[in-house]
Amino acid sequence: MTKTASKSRRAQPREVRREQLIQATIKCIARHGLSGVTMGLVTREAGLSMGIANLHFESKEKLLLETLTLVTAEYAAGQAEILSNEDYPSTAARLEAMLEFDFSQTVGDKNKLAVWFAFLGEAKSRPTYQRICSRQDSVAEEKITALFQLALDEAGDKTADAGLLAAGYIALVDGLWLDSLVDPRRLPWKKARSAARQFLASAFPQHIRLPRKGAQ
Amino acid sequence: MTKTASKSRRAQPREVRREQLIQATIKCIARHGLSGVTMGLVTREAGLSMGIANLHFESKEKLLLETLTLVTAEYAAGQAEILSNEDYPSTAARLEAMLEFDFSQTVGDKNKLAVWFAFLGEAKSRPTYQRICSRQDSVAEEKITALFQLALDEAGDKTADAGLLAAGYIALVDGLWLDSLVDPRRLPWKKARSAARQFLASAFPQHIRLPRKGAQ
DNA sequence: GCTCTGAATGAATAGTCATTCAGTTGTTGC
DNA sequence: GCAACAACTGAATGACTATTCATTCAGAGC
Repeated sequence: MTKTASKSRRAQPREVRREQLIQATIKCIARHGLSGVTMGLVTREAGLSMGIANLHFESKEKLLLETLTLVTAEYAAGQAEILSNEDYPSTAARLEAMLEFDFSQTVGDKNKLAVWFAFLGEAKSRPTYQRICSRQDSVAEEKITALFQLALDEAGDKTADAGLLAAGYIALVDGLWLDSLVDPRRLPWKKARSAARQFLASAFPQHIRLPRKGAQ
Repeated sequence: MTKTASKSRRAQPREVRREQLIQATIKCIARHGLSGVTMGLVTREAGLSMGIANLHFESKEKLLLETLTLVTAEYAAGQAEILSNEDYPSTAARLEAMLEFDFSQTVGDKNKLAVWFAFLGEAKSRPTYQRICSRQDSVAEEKITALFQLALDEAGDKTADAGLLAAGYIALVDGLWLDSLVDPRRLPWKKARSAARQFLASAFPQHIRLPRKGAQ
């Protein structure tokens, strides 16, 4: 369990220890839930001593907040990369890229998703979590809306509402992640991806192909 | 805060007290989060004394489990009612009914949704929660799949996959609830309903009408 | 080799909270 | 009215855990 215990006593620069502790926190939240993490568990997982977390972060609360911030920032960065990049050859290609990203190996990291949803579950009662969690911030939603609007225009679709489709897509992705995390047997990761693709295919039939029928 | 404190000392049958405590628990989870509920908060909210919860439920854990069970059972009952009822005049009517139900006033109760997601956030690390939370159990998913398949057949659609659409719809609803709960300003309840309708309209254009464009 | 610095340790502290139970109060049957 | 009973109370208990801080110790500079 306790990793790299060998060098643990060796002094390390602040950033190394902080990273080490945040990674341990992610694992602990995934394993024991948000209400189950204790400083003892985290520091043991990191192979360090009790007091260390309060030395590098002021308190448990701050350690948790920085952990959440790291997880959300990673996703936001990857998403922004795609939504801001002007170099895609077509609208279809950008839609594909977004889909691939949302169901990529990196984003699908069970531990990080578990952290994300653990905080979301508490978000309603904790304004601080709520603020950090609102990754579906205006900017991303607006950009997805713009992308969808472009696709609708290209297809000559004048009836569908890009804003609603964007809100739906964002929620769909959240929901698929959640369902897949809670019960991977009922909803395997690949099936989640196919379901998202099916959604895009229904809304943008000229841009996105249907997944093969019966593909799991 | 403390309700009906007047009669609190009056002895009440077991079931009355249990219901009273579960309702108090729902409020407390919504207000303080799952990791923030204490027996003290719950019993004070119910206007009763500390020990009462351990008298009627054996432990805090059991009180929480029964609270979760109640919330999920309510939803499951309402959903089963619609999915099993044979009396709808058309497939479209049944689709409409499902949609209306999923975004009805009762289901949209903020407190109960908060309870639902609070437990879901911990579900990954607690098999017991996981089992109870899996309301998207095989039965419901199968029935929705059958309903969707019927709609596809009626429309002569041979390309879309009813199973994927069902998984998508279930996830979409979860996601919309969650997003609306976390930030109701960004996603008001009505917009969530419209987004779900937009999803169904894309998948079943012959059965479901689009929401009015720009409807919030 | 010797000293100094500050990262790291972990036992001790202080606080919180679930659970218990001896006692209190209302209710029921006679 | 009076037991006998059951529901209820809340101070006390014990378990757990975040945080502190006196002490230890690795490595840098001389």
